[in-house]
Amino acid sequence: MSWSGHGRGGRRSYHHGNLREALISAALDLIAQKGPAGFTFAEAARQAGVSPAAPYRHFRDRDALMADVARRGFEQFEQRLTAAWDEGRPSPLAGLERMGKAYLAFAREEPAYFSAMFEAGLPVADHRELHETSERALGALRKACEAIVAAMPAAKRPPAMMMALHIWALSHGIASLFARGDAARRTLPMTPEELLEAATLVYLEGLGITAKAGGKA
Amino acid sequence: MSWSGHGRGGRRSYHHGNLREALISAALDLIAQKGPAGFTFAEAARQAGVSPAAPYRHFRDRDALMADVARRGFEQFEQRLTAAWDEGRPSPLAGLERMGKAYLAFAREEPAYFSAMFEAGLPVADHRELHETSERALGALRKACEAIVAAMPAAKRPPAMMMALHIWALSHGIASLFARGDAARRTLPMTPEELLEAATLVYLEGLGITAKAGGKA
DNA sequence: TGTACATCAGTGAACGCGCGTTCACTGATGTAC
DNA sequence: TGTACATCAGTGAACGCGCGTTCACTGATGTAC
Repeated sequence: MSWSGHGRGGRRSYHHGNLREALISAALDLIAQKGPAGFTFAEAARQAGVSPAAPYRHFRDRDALMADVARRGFEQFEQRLTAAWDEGRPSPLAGLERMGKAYLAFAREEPAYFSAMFEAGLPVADHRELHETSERALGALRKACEAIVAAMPAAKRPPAMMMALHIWALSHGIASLFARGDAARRTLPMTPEELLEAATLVYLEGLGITAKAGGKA
Repeated sequence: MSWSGHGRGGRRSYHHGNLREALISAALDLIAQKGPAGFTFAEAARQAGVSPAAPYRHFRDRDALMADVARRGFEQFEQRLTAAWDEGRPSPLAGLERMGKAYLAFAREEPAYFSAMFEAGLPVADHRELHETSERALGALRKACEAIVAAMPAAKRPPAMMMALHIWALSHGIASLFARGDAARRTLPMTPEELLEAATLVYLEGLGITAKAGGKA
């Protein structure tokens, strides 16, 4: 918490004290404004009020910063999904529906994270930490599907992993096409939330799960 | 067909004769290699063997070229989807399944078009022609859904438009996450085609359509 | 408690680069007569 | 069939710009004693 002297209105001292965070936050600003390609190291430095050489003390290069933004994005994403799931209370289906809404809300409210995570062209498989964090986000979804599947008669249970991938793809498709908070989103005769909820209900029906019965538990 | 003298091996003449097409094709190359942001006007000109000022005779600016690439992408996309549908022969469900495969194949085989269409951040709504072309691509999908819905008992018919949007989102999600022909795709314990087919079958089942009955027609 | 010193986190100037865009120009093409 | 001329589609040089990156440097911080 030592801000090292760059008080509210005053001139900050020689050391920024919080540059790493300031660069991340500048990157988020820039990505949100101009897309993942519109963020530059130089501009991020400028926005943090620091010389163009300073960022190199904290990140090897532009890609390293971008990867860190994506990693943080996946972390927040996982947290939001997990919070929405809320251990499947009062019912797994209610939890799943909240997760879907959380997915769309994330895409809408955090377009910069969303871009960095899914559209920056980062080779996720190459960054070990990034890959693990993103797997954890999917894990939250799989956990929910496992809970729903577990409530079904054993003979009729679909593979939870497959179900999680289906729900993920559906949510991601709707988020990408209709919910993203930038210029690329399309118009729609209903809200993305309604569209996703309807699709999910049909899908669950197809698995033999009716909303009313709460997973036939 | 007048190539105006830039024969196979020879030095081309003063006039390129086909520059517009050459620029488009260079753009596709560059986008496929480095993503939508990695394409520059200058580099496209260089690749076409032409001075950096020449492209301005054919496109107002970089964005105009990008928009034209996206428009052509949507056109090809629509053609592929329509061809895959093949008027719903031998059955609407078989046609729908082929369309799903065509969606994934397009994302895999034409990553440059796919990027330009969905990830370049182009304000689709602003380019009238681009918007119309993209609507036509969705139209192909809606037509298929209408045929499937029409084969159902009138009382049980879901809105075809909603169904088309669901299928679109599902296909798009799987294409974006798992099938795209670039570094961003993820690994998966099955092929994207299998994943999409399974999801579609569950979804259709949820609508009361069983594959065996061919839409209960 | 004070001091010497190592380390850290910045500076600022400089570099080479490729980009988008403009400009006056010119070679090639097509057409009217 | 030939010629004059308008139009088209290129050239190539130049511009200002911002980027990424490097370098020797220096002010601030933390720590051993």
